Amino acid sequence: MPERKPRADAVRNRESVLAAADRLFATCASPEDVTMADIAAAAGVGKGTLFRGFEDRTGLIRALYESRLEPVRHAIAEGPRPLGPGAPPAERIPALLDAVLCFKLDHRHLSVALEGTGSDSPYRAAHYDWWHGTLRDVLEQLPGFTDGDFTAHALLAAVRADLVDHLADRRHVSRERLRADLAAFTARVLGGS
Amino acid sequence: MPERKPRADAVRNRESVLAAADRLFATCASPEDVTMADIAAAAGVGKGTLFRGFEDRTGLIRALYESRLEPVRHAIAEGPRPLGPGAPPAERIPALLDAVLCFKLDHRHLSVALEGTGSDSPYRAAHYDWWHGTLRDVLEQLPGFTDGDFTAHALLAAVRADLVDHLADRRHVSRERLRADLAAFTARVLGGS
DNA sequence: CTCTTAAGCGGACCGCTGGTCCGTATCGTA
DNA sequence: TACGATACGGACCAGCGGTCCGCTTAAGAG
Repeated sequence: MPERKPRADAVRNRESVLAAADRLFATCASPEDVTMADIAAAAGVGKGTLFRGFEDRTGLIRALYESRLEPVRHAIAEGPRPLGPGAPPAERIPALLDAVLCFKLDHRHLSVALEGTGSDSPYRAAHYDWWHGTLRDVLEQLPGFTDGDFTAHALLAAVRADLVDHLADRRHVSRERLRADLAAFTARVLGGS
Repeated sequence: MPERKPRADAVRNRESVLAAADRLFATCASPEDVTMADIAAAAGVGKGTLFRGFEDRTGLIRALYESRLEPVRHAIAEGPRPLGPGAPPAERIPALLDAVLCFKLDHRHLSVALEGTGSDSPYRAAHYDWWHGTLRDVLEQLPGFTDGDFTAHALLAAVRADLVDHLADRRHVSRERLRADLAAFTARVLGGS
Protein backbone atom coordinates (compact mmCIF):
# COMPACT_ATOMS: atom_id res chain seq x y z
CA MET A 1 0.00 0.00 0.00
CA PRO A 2 1.53 3.31 -1.02
CA GLU A 3 -0.18 5.20 1.82
CA ARG A 4 2.11 8.07 2.69
CA LYS A 5 1.55 10.00 5.85
CA PRO A 6 1.18 13.65 4.97
CA ARG A 7 3.52 16.33 6.21
CA ALA A 8 2.60 18.09 9.43
CA ASP A 9 2.43 21.55 7.89
CA ALA A 10 0.10 20.27 5.20
CA VAL A 11 -2.32 19.01 7.82
CA ARG A 12 -2.12 22.27 9.73
CA ASN A 13 -2.78 24.27 6.60
CA ARG A 14 -5.74 22.12 5.66
CA GLU A 15 -7.39 22.80 9.00
CA SER A 16 -6.56 26.44 8.76
CA VAL A 17 -8.15 26.72 5.33
CA LEU A 18 -11.35 24.92 6.36
CA ALA A 19 -11.70 27.14 9.42
CA ALA A 20 -11.11 30.31 7.43
CA ALA A 21 -13.58 29.30 4.74
CA ASP A 22 -16.25 28.45 7.30
CA ARG A 23 -15.76 31.82 8.97
CA LEU A 24 -15.90 33.74 5.70
CA PHE A 25 -18.98 31.98 4.34
CA ALA A 26 -20.74 32.54 7.65
CA THR A 27 -19.85 36.22 7.61
CA CYS A 28 -20.60 37.23 4.04
CA ALA A 29 -24.10 37.71 2.71
CA SER A 30 -23.61 35.73 -0.47
CA PRO A 31 -21.23 32.84 -1.14
CA GLU A 32 -20.14 34.60 -4.30
CA ASP A 33 -18.66 37.37 -2.21
CA VAL A 34 -16.09 34.91 -0.91
CA THR A 35 -13.31 34.44 -3.44
CA MET A 36 -10.60 31.82 -3.35
CA ALA A 37 -8.07 34.59 -2.84
CA ASP A 38 -10.03 35.79 0.19
CA ILE A 39 -9.96 32.34 1.75
CA ALA A 40 -6.25 31.93 1.07
CA ALA A 41 -5.51 35.31 2.64
CA ALA A 42 -7.71 34.63 5.68
CA ALA A 43 -6.04 31.27 6.19
CA GLY A 44 -2.58 32.80 5.78
CA VAL A 45 -1.60 30.54 2.91
CA GLY A 46 -1.00 30.94 -0.80
CA LYS A 47 -3.67 30.34 -3.39
CA GLY A 48 -1.78 27.36 -4.76
CA THR A 49 -2.18 25.57 -1.43
CA LEU A 50 -5.95 25.83 -1.71
CA PHE A 51 -6.08 24.22 -5.11
CA ARG A 52 -3.56 21.51 -4.29
CA GLY A 53 -5.49 20.51 -1.20
CA PHE A 54 -9.03 20.67 -2.56
CA GLU A 55 -8.84 20.39 -6.34
CA ASP A 56 -11.11 23.37 -7.05
CA ARG A 57 -13.68 25.69 -5.47
CA THR A 58 -16.39 23.07 -5.45
CA GLY A 59 -14.04 20.57 -3.83
CA LEU A 60 -13.24 22.95 -1.00
CA ILE A 61 -16.89 23.71 -0.28
CA ARG A 62 -17.77 20.04 -0.47
CA ALA A 63 -14.99 19.07 1.95
CA LEU A 64 -16.20 21.69 4.40
CA TYR A 65 -19.81 20.61 4.03
CA GLU A 66 -19.07 16.92 4.46
CA SER A 67 -17.02 17.57 7.55
CA ARG A 68 -19.96 19.36 9.18
CA LEU A 69 -22.45 16.80 7.97
CA GLU A 70 -20.58 13.80 9.26
CA PRO A 71 -22.24 13.68 12.74
CA VAL A 72 -25.72 13.75 11.20
CA ARG A 73 -24.80 11.05 8.75
CA HIS A 74 -23.47 8.94 11.58
CA ALA A 75 -26.62 9.40 13.65
CA ILE A 76 -28.70 8.24 10.72
CA ALA A 77 -26.55 5.32 9.70
CA GLU A 78 -26.09 3.82 13.15
CA GLY A 79 -27.60 6.04 15.80
CA PRO A 80 -30.53 5.46 18.16
CA ARG A 81 -34.23 6.04 17.45
CA PRO A 82 -35.88 7.92 15.95
CA LEU A 83 -33.11 8.76 13.47
CA GLY A 84 -31.26 5.47 13.39
CA PRO A 85 -32.12 2.36 11.42
CA GLY A 86 -34.03 0.79 14.28
CA ALA A 87 -37.01 3.12 14.08
CA PRO A 88 -40.23 2.24 12.25
CA PRO A 89 -40.70 4.14 8.95
CA ALA A 90 -43.64 6.24 10.08
CA GLU A 91 -41.49 7.62 12.84
CA ARG A 92 -38.18 7.70 11.06
CA ILE A 93 -39.19 9.60 7.94
CA PRO A 94 -40.31 12.77 9.73
CA ALA A 95 -37.20 12.53 11.88
CA LEU A 96 -34.98 12.32 8.81
CA LEU A 97 -36.55 15.35 7.20
CA ASP A 98 -36.43 17.31 10.40
CA ALA A 99 -32.75 16.49 10.68
CA VAL A 100 -32.09 17.74 7.16
CA LEU A 101 -34.03 20.91 7.84
CA CYS A 102 -32.18 21.63 11.06
CA PHE A 103 -28.84 20.95 9.44
CA LYS A 104 -29.59 23.32 6.61
CA LEU A 105 -30.76 25.96 9.04
CA ASP A 106 -27.65 25.62 11.14
CA HIS A 107 -25.34 25.58 8.15
CA ARG A 108 -27.25 27.79 5.79
CA HIS A 109 -24.21 29.49 4.33
CA LEU A 110 -22.47 26.23 3.55
CA SER A 111 -25.54 24.56 2.11
CA VAL A 112 -26.39 27.51 -0.11
CA ALA A 113 -22.79 27.71 -1.25
CA LEU A 114 -22.72 24.03 -2.12
CA GLU A 115 -26.08 23.79 -3.85
CA GLY A 116 -25.54 26.96 -5.83
CA THR A 117 -22.02 26.21 -6.93
CA GLY A 118 -22.30 27.31 -10.51
CA SER A 119 -23.54 24.74 -12.97
CA ASP A 120 -22.84 21.76 -10.75
CA SER A 121 -26.42 20.68 -10.24
CA PRO A 122 -26.94 19.59 -6.63
CA TYR A 123 -28.32 16.38 -8.04
CA ARG A 124 -24.97 15.28 -9.32
CA ALA A 125 -23.36 15.45 -5.88
CA ALA A 126 -22.62 12.17 -4.12
CA HIS A 127 -24.19 13.22 -0.86
CA TYR A 128 -27.52 13.85 -2.55
CA ASP A 129 -27.62 10.27 -3.81
CA TRP A 130 -27.02 9.14 -0.28
CA TRP A 131 -29.87 11.21 1.15
CA HIS A 132 -32.19 10.19 -1.62
CA GLY A 133 -31.35 6.51 -1.41
CA THR A 134 -31.76 6.45 2.35
CA LEU A 135 -35.10 8.23 2.29
CA ARG A 136 -36.42 6.17 -0.60
CA ASP A 137 -35.55 2.91 1.11
CA VAL A 138 -37.38 3.90 4.25
CA LEU A 139 -40.38 5.17 2.28
CA GLU A 140 -40.69 1.89 0.47
CA GLN A 141 -40.89 0.02 3.74
CA LEU A 142 -44.30 1.60 4.16
CA PRO A 143 -47.09 -0.63 2.88
CA GLY A 144 -48.55 0.43 -0.44
CA PHE A 145 -45.77 2.84 -1.40
CA THR A 146 -44.92 2.34 -5.04
CA ASP A 147 -43.23 5.58 -6.05
CA GLY A 148 -40.81 6.09 -3.22
CA ASP A 149 -38.26 7.32 -5.70
CA PHE A 150 -40.12 10.42 -6.79
CA THR A 151 -41.55 11.03 -3.35
CA ALA A 152 -38.06 11.07 -1.89
CA HIS A 153 -36.97 13.64 -4.47
CA ALA A 154 -40.01 15.78 -3.78
CA LEU A 155 -39.62 15.69 -0.03
CA LEU A 156 -35.95 16.55 -0.23
CA ALA A 157 -36.78 19.41 -2.57
CA ALA A 158 -38.92 20.91 0.18
CA VAL A 159 -35.81 21.39 2.29
CA ARG A 160 -33.48 22.76 -0.35
CA ALA A 161 -30.97 25.17 1.02
CA ASP A 162 -32.06 28.23 -0.92
CA LEU A 163 -35.72 27.72 -0.01
CA VAL A 164 -34.90 27.25 3.65
CA ASP A 165 -32.61 30.25 3.53
CA HIS A 166 -35.26 32.36 1.83
CA LEU A 167 -37.98 31.46 4.31
CA ALA A 168 -35.77 31.87 7.36
CA ASP A 169 -33.90 35.02 6.40
CA ARG A 170 -35.98 36.90 3.86
CA ARG A 171 -39.43 36.00 5.12
CA HIS A 172 -38.40 35.75 8.76
CA VAL A 173 -40.13 32.45 9.42
CA SER A 174 -38.99 31.13 12.77
CA ARG A 175 -37.14 27.89 13.16
CA GLU A 176 -39.98 26.27 15.10
CA ARG A 177 -42.57 27.41 12.64
CA LEU A 178 -40.60 25.93 9.77
CA ARG A 179 -40.15 22.63 11.58
CA ALA A 180 -43.85 22.48 12.33
CA ASP A 181 -44.80 23.29 8.73
CA LEU A 182 -42.45 20.67 7.40
CA ALA A 183 -43.73 18.10 9.87
CA ALA A 184 -47.32 18.82 8.83
CA PHE A 185 -46.42 18.56 5.16
CA THR A 186 -44.58 15.30 5.72
CA ALA A 187 -47.51 13.89 7.65
CA ARG A 188 -49.85 14.73 4.79
CA VAL A 189 -47.58 13.03 2.29
CA LEU A 190 -47.34 9.95 4.47
CA GLY A 191 -51.06 9.53 4.45
CA GLY A 192 -53.11 12.03 6.38
CA SER A 193 -54.38 12.08 9.93
CA MET B 1 -46.59 60.51 -20.32
CA PRO B 2 -43.06 60.39 -21.68
CA GLU B 3 -43.67 57.13 -23.56
CA ARG B 4 -41.30 57.17 -26.51
CA LYS B 5 -41.76 54.76 -29.31
CA PRO B 6 -38.53 52.85 -29.84
CA ARG B 7 -36.60 52.92 -33.06
CA ALA B 8 -37.33 50.22 -35.62
CA ASP B 9 -33.81 48.77 -35.66
CA ALA B 10 -33.83 48.50 -31.89
CA VAL B 11 -36.97 46.38 -32.01
CA ARG B 12 -35.52 44.21 -34.75
CA ASN B 13 -32.34 43.68 -32.78
CA ARG B 14 -34.23 42.79 -29.64
CA GLU B 15 -36.08 40.02 -31.43
CA SER B 16 -32.92 38.86 -33.06
CA VAL B 17 -31.14 38.61 -29.72
CA LEU B 18 -33.97 36.70 -28.04
CA ALA B 19 -34.14 34.23 -30.91
CA ALA B 20 -30.39 33.69 -30.93
CA ALA B 21 -30.27 33.22 -27.16
CA ASP B 22 -33.10 30.70 -27.24
CA ARG B 23 -31.35 28.76 -29.96
CA LEU B 24 -28.02 28.74 -28.15
CA PHE B 25 -29.42 27.73 -24.77
CA ALA B 26 -31.36 24.94 -26.41
CA THR B 27 -28.26 23.72 -28.22
CA CYS B 28 -25.62 23.82 -25.51
CA ALA B 29 -25.41 21.29 -22.70
CA SER B 30 -24.98 23.78 -19.90
CA PRO B 31 -26.19 27.38 -19.71
CA GLU B 32 -22.72 28.38 -18.63
CA ASP B 33 -21.40 27.38 -22.01
CA VAL B 34 -23.35 30.23 -23.56
CA THR B 35 -21.51 33.50 -23.09
CA MET B 36 -22.83 36.96 -23.73
CA ALA B 37 -20.34 37.31 -26.55
CA ASP B 38 -21.68 34.12 -28.12
CA ILE B 39 -25.21 35.45 -28.06
CA ALA B 40 -24.16 38.78 -29.52
CA ALA B 41 -22.27 37.07 -32.32
CA ALA B 42 -25.12 34.67 -33.08
CA ALA B 43 -27.57 37.56 -33.21
CA GLY B 44 -25.27 39.61 -35.41
CA VAL B 45 -25.07 42.54 -33.01
CA GLY B 46 -22.45 44.05 -30.75
CA LYS B 47 -22.15 43.18 -27.09
CA GLY B 48 -23.13 46.68 -26.07
CA THR B 49 -26.55 46.16 -27.64
CA LEU B 50 -27.18 43.18 -25.39
CA PHE B 51 -26.48 45.07 -22.23
CA ARG B 52 -28.37 48.20 -23.28
CA GLY B 53 -31.43 46.17 -24.11
CA PHE B 54 -31.48 43.78 -21.18
CA GLU B 55 -29.47 45.36 -18.37
CA ASP B 56 -27.39 42.25 -17.66
CA ARG B 57 -27.19 38.50 -18.20
CA THR B 58 -29.96 37.75 -15.75
CA GLY B 59 -32.18 40.34 -17.40
CA LEU B 60 -31.76 38.74 -20.78
CA ILE B 61 -32.57 35.27 -19.54
CA ARG B 62 -35.53 36.57 -17.60
CA ALA B 63 -36.92 38.41 -20.62
CA LEU B 64 -36.63 35.27 -22.70
CA TYR B 65 -38.22 33.14 -20.01
CA GLU B 66 -41.11 35.49 -19.45
CA SER B 67 -41.84 35.70 -23.14
CA ARG B 68 -42.17 31.91 -23.34
CA LEU B 69 -44.12 31.72 -20.12
CA GLU B 70 -46.70 34.30 -21.10
CA PRO B 71 -49.20 31.89 -22.72
CA VAL B 72 -49.23 29.66 -19.64
CA ARG B 73 -49.68 32.63 -17.39
CA HIS B 74 -52.57 33.81 -19.53
CA ALA B 75 -54.25 30.38 -19.46
CA ILE B 76 -54.05 30.37 -15.69
CA ALA B 77 -55.17 33.94 -15.12
CA GLU B 78 -58.16 33.90 -17.43
CA GLY B 79 -58.37 30.64 -19.33
CA PRO B 80 -60.93 27.84 -19.22
CA ARG B 81 -61.06 24.91 -16.81
CA PRO B 82 -59.21 23.17 -15.41
CA LEU B 83 -56.39 25.74 -15.42
CA GLY B 84 -58.41 28.92 -15.25
CA PRO B 85 -59.95 30.57 -12.21
CA GLY B 86 -63.31 28.89 -12.72
CA ALA B 87 -62.19 25.44 -11.68
CA PRO B 88 -62.69 24.02 -8.20
CA PRO B 89 -59.48 23.81 -6.14
CA ALA B 90 -59.27 20.03 -6.02
CA GLU B 91 -59.20 20.01 -9.80
CA ARG B 92 -57.21 23.18 -10.37
CA ILE B 93 -54.25 22.46 -8.13
CA PRO B 94 -53.09 19.30 -9.95
CA ALA B 95 -53.67 21.10 -13.23
CA LEU B 96 -51.48 24.01 -12.12
CA LEU B 97 -48.64 21.76 -11.09
CA ASP B 98 -48.90 19.72 -14.23
CA ALA B 99 -48.72 22.91 -16.25
CA VAL B 100 -45.56 23.99 -14.43
CA LEU B 101 -44.00 20.60 -14.94
CA CYS B 102 -44.77 20.54 -18.64
CA PHE B 103 -43.48 24.05 -19.08
CA LYS B 104 -40.23 23.21 -17.36
CA LEU B 105 -39.88 20.07 -19.44
CA ASP B 106 -40.49 21.96 -22.66
CA HIS B 107 -38.20 24.80 -21.72
CA ARG B 108 -35.65 22.97 -19.64
CA HIS B 109 -32.68 24.95 -20.89
CA LEU B 110 -34.31 28.29 -20.13
CA SER B 111 -35.60 27.26 -16.74
CA VAL B 112 -32.30 25.81 -15.65
CA ALA B 113 -30.51 28.89 -16.90
CA LEU B 114 -32.84 31.18 -15.00
CA GLU B 115 -32.95 29.28 -11.72
CA GLY B 116 -29.23 28.74 -11.68
CA THR B 117 -28.23 32.25 -12.58
CA GLY B 118 -25.41 32.64 -10.10
CA SER B 119 -26.37 33.89 -6.68
CA ASP B 120 -29.74 35.26 -7.71
CA SER B 121 -31.87 32.88 -5.70
CA PRO B 122 -34.92 31.79 -7.72
CA TYR B 123 -36.98 32.89 -4.76
CA ARG B 124 -36.17 36.52 -5.33
CA ALA B 125 -37.57 36.48 -8.86
CA ALA B 126 -40.92 38.18 -9.44
CA HIS B 127 -42.39 35.26 -11.35
CA TYR B 128 -41.83 32.94 -8.42
CA ASP B 129 -43.92 35.17 -6.17
CA TRP B 130 -46.66 35.03 -8.74
CA TRP B 131 -46.62 31.23 -8.93
CA HIS B 132 -46.48 30.90 -5.20
CA GLY B 133 -49.22 33.42 -4.55
CA THR B 134 -51.51 31.83 -7.11
CA LEU B 135 -50.99 28.32 -5.79
CA ARG B 136 -51.32 29.38 -2.17
CA ASP B 137 -54.59 31.17 -2.80
CA VAL B 138 -56.10 28.13 -4.44
CA LEU B 139 -54.80 25.82 -1.72
CA GLU B 140 -56.41 27.94 0.96
CA GLN B 141 -59.77 27.61 -0.71
CA LEU B 142 -59.71 23.99 0.37
CA PRO B 143 -61.46 23.42 3.69
CA GLY B 144 -59.14 22.89 6.61
CA PHE B 145 -56.00 24.14 4.92
CA THR B 146 -54.08 26.32 7.32
CA ASP B 147 -50.54 26.29 5.99
CA GLY B 148 -51.10 26.91 2.32
CA ASP B 149 -48.04 29.13 2.29
CA PHE B 150 -45.51 26.43 3.08
CA THR B 151 -47.36 23.79 1.12
CA ALA B 152 -47.23 25.99 -1.97
CA HIS B 153 -43.47 26.38 -1.56
CA ALA B 154 -43.01 22.65 -1.08
CA LEU B 155 -45.11 21.69 -4.09
CA LEU B 156 -43.32 24.16 -6.32
CA ALA B 157 -40.00 22.82 -5.09
CA ALA B 158 -40.98 19.42 -6.45
CA VAL B 159 -40.94 20.86 -9.97
CA ARG B 160 -37.75 22.88 -9.79
CA ALA B 161 -35.97 23.08 -13.06
CA ASP B 162 -32.79 21.32 -12.06
CA LEU B 163 -34.69 18.42 -10.50
CA VAL B 164 -36.92 18.04 -13.54
CA ASP B 165 -33.90 18.27 -15.78
CA HIS B 166 -32.01 15.70 -13.76
CA LEU B 167 -34.86 13.20 -13.76
CA ALA B 168 -35.69 13.65 -17.42
CA ASP B 169 -32.18 13.81 -18.86
CA ARG B 170 -29.82 12.07 -16.46
CA ARG B 171 -32.17 9.43 -15.09
CA HIS B 172 -34.17 9.09 -18.32
CA VAL B 173 -37.57 9.25 -16.69
CA SER B 174 -40.21 9.66 -19.37
CA ARG B 175 -42.45 12.68 -19.56
CA GLU B 176 -45.57 10.66 -18.84
CA ARG B 177 -43.98 8.86 -15.94
CA LEU B 178 -42.96 12.17 -14.42
CA ARG B 179 -46.44 13.62 -14.85
CA ALA B 180 -47.99 10.56 -13.25
CA ASP B 181 -45.57 10.65 -10.32
CA LEU B 182 -46.21 14.32 -9.75
CA ALA B 183 -49.97 13.79 -9.96
CA ALA B 184 -49.76 11.00 -7.40
CA PHE B 185 -47.65 13.10 -5.11
CA THR B 186 -50.00 16.05 -5.43
CA ALA B 187 -52.98 13.84 -4.68
CA ARG B 188 -51.35 12.58 -1.53
CA VAL B 189 -50.62 16.08 -0.36
CA LEU B 190 -54.19 17.15 -1.05
CA GLY B 191 -55.51 14.46 1.20
CA GLY B 192 -55.30 10.89 0.09
CA SER B 193 -58.17 8.95 -1.31
C1' DC C 1 23.39 17.33 14.37
C1' DT C 2 23.81 17.27 9.30
C1' DC C 3 22.74 15.96 4.97
C1' DT C 4 19.53 14.71 1.36
C1' DT C 5 15.36 14.53 -0.90
C1' DA C 6 10.92 15.06 -2.16
C1' DA C 7 6.62 17.02 -0.55
C1' DG C 8 4.80 21.30 0.04
C1' DC C 9 4.52 26.23 -0.60
C1' DG C 10 3.05 30.85 -2.58
C1' DG C 11 2.06 34.43 -5.53
C1' DA C 12 2.98 36.07 -10.30
C1' DC C 13 0.67 34.79 -14.07
C1' DC C 14 -3.03 33.26 -17.59
C1' DG C 15 -7.45 32.88 -20.07
C1' DC C 16 -11.88 34.10 -19.96
C1' DT C 17 -16.01 36.27 -18.33
C1' DG C 18 -19.59 39.87 -17.48
C1' DG C 19 -19.95 44.53 -17.99
C1' DT C 20 -18.59 49.63 -19.56
C1' DC C 21 -17.65 53.43 -22.74
C1' DC C 22 -17.73 56.52 -26.39
C1' DG C 23 -16.78 57.72 -31.29
C1' DT C 24 -19.63 56.59 -35.15
C1' DA C 25 -23.67 55.21 -37.92
C1' DT C 26 -28.50 55.25 -38.41
C1' DC C 27 -33.36 56.50 -37.77
C1' DG C 28 -37.18 59.57 -37.86
C1' DT C 29 -38.83 64.05 -38.70
C1' DA C 30 -39.57 68.68 -40.75
C1' DT D 1 -31.71 67.40 -47.16
C1' DA D 2 -30.44 68.54 -42.85
C1' DC D 3 -30.24 67.72 -38.09
C1' DG D 4 -30.95 65.97 -33.29
C1' DA D 5 -31.81 62.03 -30.82
C1' DT D 6 -31.15 57.28 -30.44
C1' DA D 7 -28.83 53.16 -30.97
C1' DC D 8 -24.74 50.61 -32.39
C1' DG D 9 -20.42 47.84 -31.75
C1' DG D 10 -16.21 46.27 -30.38
C1' DA D 11 -11.98 47.80 -27.90
C1' DC D 12 -11.44 47.92 -23.30
C1' DC D 13 -11.46 46.90 -18.17
C1' DA D 14 -11.59 44.61 -13.57
C1' DG D 15 -11.93 40.46 -11.24
C1' DC D 16 -12.51 35.63 -11.11
C1' DG D 17 -11.00 30.57 -10.93
C1' DG D 18 -7.19 28.00 -11.87
C1' DT D 19 -1.96 26.90 -13.21
C1' DC D 20 3.02 26.83 -12.79
C1' DC D 21 7.50 26.58 -11.17
C1' DG D 22 11.51 28.27 -8.43
C1' DC D 23 12.07 28.27 -3.55
C1' DT D 24 11.34 26.47 1.31
C1' DT D 25 11.10 23.16 4.77
C1' DA D 26 9.71 18.83 7.07
C1' DA D 27 11.50 14.47 8.23
C1' DG D 28 14.07 10.10 7.94
C1' DA D 29 19.02 8.06 7.46
C1' DG D 30 23.66 8.02 8.92
